Amino acid sequence: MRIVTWNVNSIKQRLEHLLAFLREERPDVVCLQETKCVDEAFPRLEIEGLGYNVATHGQKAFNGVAILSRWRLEDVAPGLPGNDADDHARYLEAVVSVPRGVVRISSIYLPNGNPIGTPKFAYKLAWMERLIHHAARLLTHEEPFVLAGDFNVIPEPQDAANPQKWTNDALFQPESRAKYRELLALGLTDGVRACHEGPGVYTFWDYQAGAWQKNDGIRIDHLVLSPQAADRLRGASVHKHTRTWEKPSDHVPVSVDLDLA
DNA sequence: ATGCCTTCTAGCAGAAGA
Repeated sequence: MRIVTWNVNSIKQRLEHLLAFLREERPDVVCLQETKCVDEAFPRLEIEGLGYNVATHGQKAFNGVAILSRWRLEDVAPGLPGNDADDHARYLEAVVSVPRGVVRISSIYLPNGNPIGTPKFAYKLAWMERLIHHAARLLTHEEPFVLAGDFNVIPEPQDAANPQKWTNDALFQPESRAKYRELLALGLTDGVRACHEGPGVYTFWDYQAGAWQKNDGIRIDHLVLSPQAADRLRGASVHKHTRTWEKPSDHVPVSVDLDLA
């Protein structure tokens, strides 16, 4: 089965792109971020028309996540546990039933955290700490799960075309990278990195300063796998061609293939 | 050194993104 994560930067602006991608790739599951849309206004009919079940967790104007699945969605749970006062729509989890079992899938929009030295950066680190705690709890189930989303973390220098440009950015702070390493150190696997060694694998190119034309990209969209999911990892892909489409998202879809369906 | 570009809401600029 193919599981995709894609920060679409507004579902309303990107609906035609999403529908085209679903038609051409027929992925099993798609995790969306930055839908920027309340649940009532989410274009679910158009997506359901292509054979997908739809679960959303949105809010007005900002953030917003969703899970689309050709398989049945169960135990849909919005919100990352650990802080009832956090009203940002950044986390949606569901269990996907496939012919040979189940896989728990989370759509994650991790806080950007800029500028550093402000409450926004503290919020990012606290959110990552909550994610680590939640992942540790999920691991006790000893089942396949995938944390898929825009992590807003550049894990290593090789994950940026020009790492020196990001030294004062929240995405590349030592604290942000350490939290990401702490998450993986629970026993989880960075799916794309497990399949593609070396530099040059990017998932985001800024709209500004011709970043796409110069291939000035960063790798910040990740699919993080539990051991039981990693055992079934067969490949990973970055779907760069969508960045050439008219009025694209600044992120491209990223996917892993699991031998589960 | 600064803005670059795109989205949103509000209301004809400013915040947020990364």
